[in-house]
Amino acid sequence: MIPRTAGAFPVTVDVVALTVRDGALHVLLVERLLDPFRGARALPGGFVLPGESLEQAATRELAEETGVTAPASAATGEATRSGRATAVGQPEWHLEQLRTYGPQDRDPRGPVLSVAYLLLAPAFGLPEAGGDAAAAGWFPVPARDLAFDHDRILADGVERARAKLEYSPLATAFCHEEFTVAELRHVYEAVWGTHLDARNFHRKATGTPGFLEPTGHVTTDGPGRPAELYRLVPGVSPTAAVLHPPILRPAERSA
Amino acid sequence: MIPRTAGAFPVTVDVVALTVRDGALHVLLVERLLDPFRGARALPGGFVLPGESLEQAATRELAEETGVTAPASAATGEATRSGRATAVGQPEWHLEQLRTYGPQDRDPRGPVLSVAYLLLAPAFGLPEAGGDAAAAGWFPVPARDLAFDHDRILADGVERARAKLEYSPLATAFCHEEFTVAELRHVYEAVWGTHLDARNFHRKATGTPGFLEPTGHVTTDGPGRPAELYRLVPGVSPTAAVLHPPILRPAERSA
DNA sequence: AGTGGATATCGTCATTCTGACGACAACGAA
DNA sequence: TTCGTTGTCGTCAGAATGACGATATCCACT
Repeated sequence: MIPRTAGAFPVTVDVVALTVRDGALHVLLVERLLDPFRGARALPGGFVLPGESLEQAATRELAEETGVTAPASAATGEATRSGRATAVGQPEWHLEQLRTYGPQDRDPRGPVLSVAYLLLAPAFGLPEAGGDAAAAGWFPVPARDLAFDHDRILADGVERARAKLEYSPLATAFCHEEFTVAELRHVYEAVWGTHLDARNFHRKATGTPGFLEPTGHVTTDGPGRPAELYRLVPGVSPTAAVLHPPILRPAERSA
Repeated sequence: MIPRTAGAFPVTVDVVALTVRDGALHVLLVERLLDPFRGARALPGGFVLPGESLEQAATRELAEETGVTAPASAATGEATRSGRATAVGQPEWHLEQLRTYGPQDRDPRGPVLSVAYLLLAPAFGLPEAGGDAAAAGWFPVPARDLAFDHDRILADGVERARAKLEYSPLATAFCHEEFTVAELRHVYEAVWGTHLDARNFHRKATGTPGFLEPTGHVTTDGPGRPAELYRLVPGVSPTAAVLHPPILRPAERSA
């Protein structure tokens, strides 16, 4: 019933996993153990297996190559096959499809379709290297000279994240469930590479309806006055919901 | 070199072609001539052939199923194989990838990957039905009971278009090269389903830097005072560029 | 020619939002 | 107690917004 002239293509998933560490945006990269591009750094990813969904393949490859396993709430369908322990302090993440890169001229082995995913997570430590997790690590963005067309995929992922911070609550995906306004501001500053006025940001973030909700808790450690803890308003999707008015990147005001 | 466990999937492209006709948003649909879903309406689309890029497949399927051919400037790579004449008065369009729909549970024939594209164009007449162009036509959005998961793909495409109008010059993709401020406003009103104040919209549209550029021409037909003609500032991509501040949907102000 | 309808464009004004920045609050360290 | 640090609230001028009046310039009709 499917026409014989139709092509059948190998399909890979590649994951652009971003986090904010030490005030800067980082991406999760692995060192390739096999040709092509052996020894080069690349986005974690691999071939979709028969019967899998794209999201299942993305989480499976992430687990196999980096040891990072999905939190229970984000796991879709079957349990991951990796028996590795969950990464330290990694309670939740946000996974969304980025875009698909055409079958031609991107893999020396022939036509391969790649569906890229964007994963945003709070900073967490990686499991000890070894086993499947060969030389996985966080690298500052921008990273260069990645395998395949991963330079472009990474750039697309970073640009998606930058744009979405403006008009969605996606920045909270980089924070743990409870966070301070300053932590949220550091996310914006790291992703955009700009400086934001702490007082105006506080007013804007706490004043935007449908964004932040105080938990009643306060921080206890660190210097200075303790900060109130907030969470994303329950029921609000980090992707779909829209911030009105948006939080605009300051640099673009002069464009 | 590609692992034997990797699956190979048939890949289709589906095109959500939107335009504004008679003040309302319309989508280009075809009637399926073959099973599955024979007789049902569906988005134009079909299988990617070996050697094709995704965009090539999208424009080819569009030409085969609806007779609509790409303008010269938008044609990517090889010429379309359809010898059909170009659609009446259809000078340019905007084509961008929407998203990819996973291989499972969306085609009764088995796992099929579908890469959806979003096409925005000024209103234009369709070629006479016949040949490949079987019962292609414009239908008001929302359309219901489409084949496969095309209801969802259409909804995703419409939502993408609605969101992008706010912070990008994408609305100009629904207009011809030269257009009036009122025509541009009608696009926003049709896509968003809202009413916009003509005077405030004029001030906002003409006052936003990097958006509109007067051509010096004026309209000559129709009742009322002739309107000045504008074009999108040359060099500005309808997708990538960002409007600051954005043009926000009025209904959401109360959210 | 004159009038009226229709559409385009400009102007006004109160309200809200934004960016810059001062002031104070609440902690730990010296 | 004093000081440095960080968080939170206020103030104020300028910009942006929404509502809407006023004027410009066409066509159709008398």
